[in-house]
Amino acid sequence: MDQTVLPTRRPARKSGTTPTRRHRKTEQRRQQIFSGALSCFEQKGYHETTVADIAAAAGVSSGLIYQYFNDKRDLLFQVILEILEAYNRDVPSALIGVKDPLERLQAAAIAYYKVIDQRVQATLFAYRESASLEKEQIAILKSKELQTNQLIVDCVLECERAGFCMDVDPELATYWIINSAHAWGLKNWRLRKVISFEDYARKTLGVIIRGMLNDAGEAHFSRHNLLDGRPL
Amino acid sequence: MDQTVLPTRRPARKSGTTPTRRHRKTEQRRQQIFSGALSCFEQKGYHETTVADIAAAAGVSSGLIYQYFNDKRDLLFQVILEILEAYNRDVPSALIGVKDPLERLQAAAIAYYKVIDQRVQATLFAYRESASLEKEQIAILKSKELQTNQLIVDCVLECERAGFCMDVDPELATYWIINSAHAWGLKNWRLRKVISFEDYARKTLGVIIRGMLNDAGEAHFSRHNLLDGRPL
Amino acid sequence: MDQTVLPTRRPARKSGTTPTRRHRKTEQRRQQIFSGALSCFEQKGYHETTVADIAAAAGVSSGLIYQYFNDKRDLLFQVILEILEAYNRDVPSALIGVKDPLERLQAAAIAYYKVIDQRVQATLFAYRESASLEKEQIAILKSKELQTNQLIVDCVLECERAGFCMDVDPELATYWIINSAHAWGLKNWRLRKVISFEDYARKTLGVIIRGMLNDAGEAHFSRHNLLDGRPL
Amino acid sequence: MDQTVLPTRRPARKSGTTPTRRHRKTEQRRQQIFSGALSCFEQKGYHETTVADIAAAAGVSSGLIYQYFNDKRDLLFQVILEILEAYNRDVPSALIGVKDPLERLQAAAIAYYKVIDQRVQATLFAYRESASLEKEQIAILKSKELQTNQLIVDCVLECERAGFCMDVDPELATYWIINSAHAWGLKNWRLRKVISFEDYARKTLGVIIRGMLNDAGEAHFSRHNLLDGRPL
DNA sequence: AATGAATGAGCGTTCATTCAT
DNA sequence: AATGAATGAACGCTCATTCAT
Repeated sequence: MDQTVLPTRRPARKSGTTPTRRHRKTEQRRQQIFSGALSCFEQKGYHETTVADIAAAAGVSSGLIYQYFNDKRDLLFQVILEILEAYNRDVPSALIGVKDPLERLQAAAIAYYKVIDQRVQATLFAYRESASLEKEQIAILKSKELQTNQLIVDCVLECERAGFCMDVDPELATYWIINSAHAWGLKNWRLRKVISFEDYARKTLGVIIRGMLNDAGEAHFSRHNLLDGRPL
Repeated sequence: MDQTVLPTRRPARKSGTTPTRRHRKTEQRRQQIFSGALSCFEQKGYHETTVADIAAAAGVSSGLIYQYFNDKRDLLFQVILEILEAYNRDVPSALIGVKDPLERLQAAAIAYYKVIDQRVQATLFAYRESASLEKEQIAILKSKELQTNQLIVDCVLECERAGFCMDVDPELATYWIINSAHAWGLKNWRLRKVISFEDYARKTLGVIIRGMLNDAGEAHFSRHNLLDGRPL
Repeated sequence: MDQTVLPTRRPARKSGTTPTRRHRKTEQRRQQIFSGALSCFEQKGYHETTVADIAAAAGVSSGLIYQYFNDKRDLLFQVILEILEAYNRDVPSALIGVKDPLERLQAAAIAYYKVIDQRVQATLFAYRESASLEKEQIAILKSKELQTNQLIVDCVLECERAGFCMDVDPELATYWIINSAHAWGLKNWRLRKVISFEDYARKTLGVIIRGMLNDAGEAHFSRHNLLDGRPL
Repeated sequence: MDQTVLPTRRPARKSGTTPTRRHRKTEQRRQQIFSGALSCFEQKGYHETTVADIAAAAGVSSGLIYQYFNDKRDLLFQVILEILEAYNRDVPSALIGVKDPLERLQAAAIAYYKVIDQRVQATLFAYRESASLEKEQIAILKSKELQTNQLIVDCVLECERAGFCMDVDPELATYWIINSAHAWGLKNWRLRKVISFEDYARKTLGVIIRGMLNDAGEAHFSRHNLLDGRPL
């Protein structure tokens, strides 16, 4: 699926040096530009950032950018895509080895919270600027987002199957988790003055998870609580 | 407080007609331009909207806009400010005549949810574009937001004082409510496909409010529940 | 037909001063820019001319050009169109009052030659740069050209009907005239060193017209010769 | 003369392989690039063609082009020069073995027509793009053109010396031929719909040649007519 | 008060040319 | 000899803002 997602022009590697070496250099350049763009976009926003800014931040000439990305828009798209993909990467890796359904749900939620916390700026930025993309690109981002959501939906479904849940729509429950995580990013300017990340996560996830559980779930939760009594 | 908020140039009324009549006409013009701007901004975003677009939408010449607003930025600022003020207006009016603390909290939350639902586009827009303002203007918006939040914080405090609450930070609880309302706007593209507004409000607010209450609160809530069993 | 030809954005004249006055000023501005463009294009060619060059030549700012023309291409199109239209204007006016078919043919041909001679640079330019237009625009120019050709074709047909002609395709004969006129423009760099315009026209048209006539035509031509024995 | 014509940088052959082999390979590379350029220029015009286009069409890297040609302009110059030289090559070879002056003139004219017909695109292109060259280069092209013209002028002079001609300037008569040939290229978009190449040549050259001949010439022509009654 | 013609700085993008490999 | 990544000057075009009317 990801392959269809990237219409970005990449320099064809043909010959000369070993493909790998060339590819490595190429990939490194791409990364340079990418990072420059991310940093500029986060600091000043998409529209306020000029291509020259990005070039300067990346330490390349402005022309070179167009050998790695189609245009400024494409760069924005790739950057936001990468942010969303980070979510997609971190959640599954947090589930490895976790067996208990309720623990899996907590682990997934905590992982999601953590990505947001690590990249508050990026999250803010993704929220704001994705509107500047083309409809087609936005659709891709949305589907990417749903893909990540599904990781959590699946955990909720496991809990349901285990008989832990009240009658709650799994996607709605997932949105409770996701939106509360996003809120940490979106309202970070205020929340971080009121509460620490850990406390925010503990308390907010606590309410949400308890809000989904039935008595059996509650009982199970009291023995499989990843939120309290230890560092996240 | 609002006075400090408006550095907008307003046309000096000189003479000729009565101040009131002139003022009325002036205010109407201002409103025209304002509405044109709001509509353009919502549809196309701040950067994609040109001053000429606004002029056309408002049915005035582009030059005239500068007699009512300092510049395009100022127009954006005023528009976002107005959106936030709508929140500020609707919540208190929903509390009129409601006495019970828990009912007041619910009424405030429902009112807040409703404003968001009525102006999903505007909410989205305010989230996205406020970053384009100057730091000073952003600070004003943030304080305006806190002002609204305080309306809800106060309700939470009343509930605490009434002995209904577990040990929850009132501002955190308020953010649970507010963020879940905003989420309805921000993720409306998906949520409206999954759930109706009423159900979203009922279920989400239900979890949040139950999450704050102690046993006494729960007991009281069962008799003072505004969320279930009737239209919001 | 000409109306369909002009997708150029013209400033809407609405009110303020009398429409006529405004229109006059507008038309004058348009003319200013137009002339600046023509002069630049003739001197340096389309691609070598920058919009800034045109603005400077016209004595306006570069931005203003875009209020009168869609883009640089459009300006090129309009300029070439005007050149072709000059042909279209001058030929018919040369035919007014001329009755004899053979005289009409000569008058038309001479008129055509003269327009070319008066605007050698423009002719050269039109030949060179029309390739830079869009296919659609080129089609319009070609049809405009055929329209002018038809003026001469009609004269040839009149001569045929009068029984003056050998069996010659009228459009081919027309092209002999037109191409020889264009040749005066295209090879002007050399021809003007070899022969005067008048002599070129007399001799070249002489051969062409005699080449089309039968004996009756020849006899008639000896009494209705506009080429020899007087200034063209 | 041609030597002065070529300021193009040619790769210095240094050592290693035999000069001849190296030269052969070198010449082949040059040809590759040249053909790529010609094809691109014909299809898209000089300005629309990028050096990368040429490199791709030639199957070489863009950098290599600069080892065989000074710059893009030089490539244009060489290409147009080659087109003109084709005229210069084909006309003399058509005269070999033809003795009769009037036949030689016809043979030369027909040969000229044929080169044009074979390379209509190239002719169009040469007309359009030579303006993009430097004055010095244009002068060279003009002299090359006059050189070709002279081949025909000489034939006309032979006819005059043989007593076949009316009092016509030989260079003018030559231009009649040449321009009518060029016209086949320039107006090919229309003429080919109206008439076949053979008919165009027969009829047009017929008029021109008859237009130059006196009675003696006419009589001779009726016995030495290469235009009618056989394929050209 | 109202207009809208006019400005011009500023941006995204292209592409001929160079040069390290 | 050959590559193609890298450069950066240059251009077309937009649009917020001004100001004469």
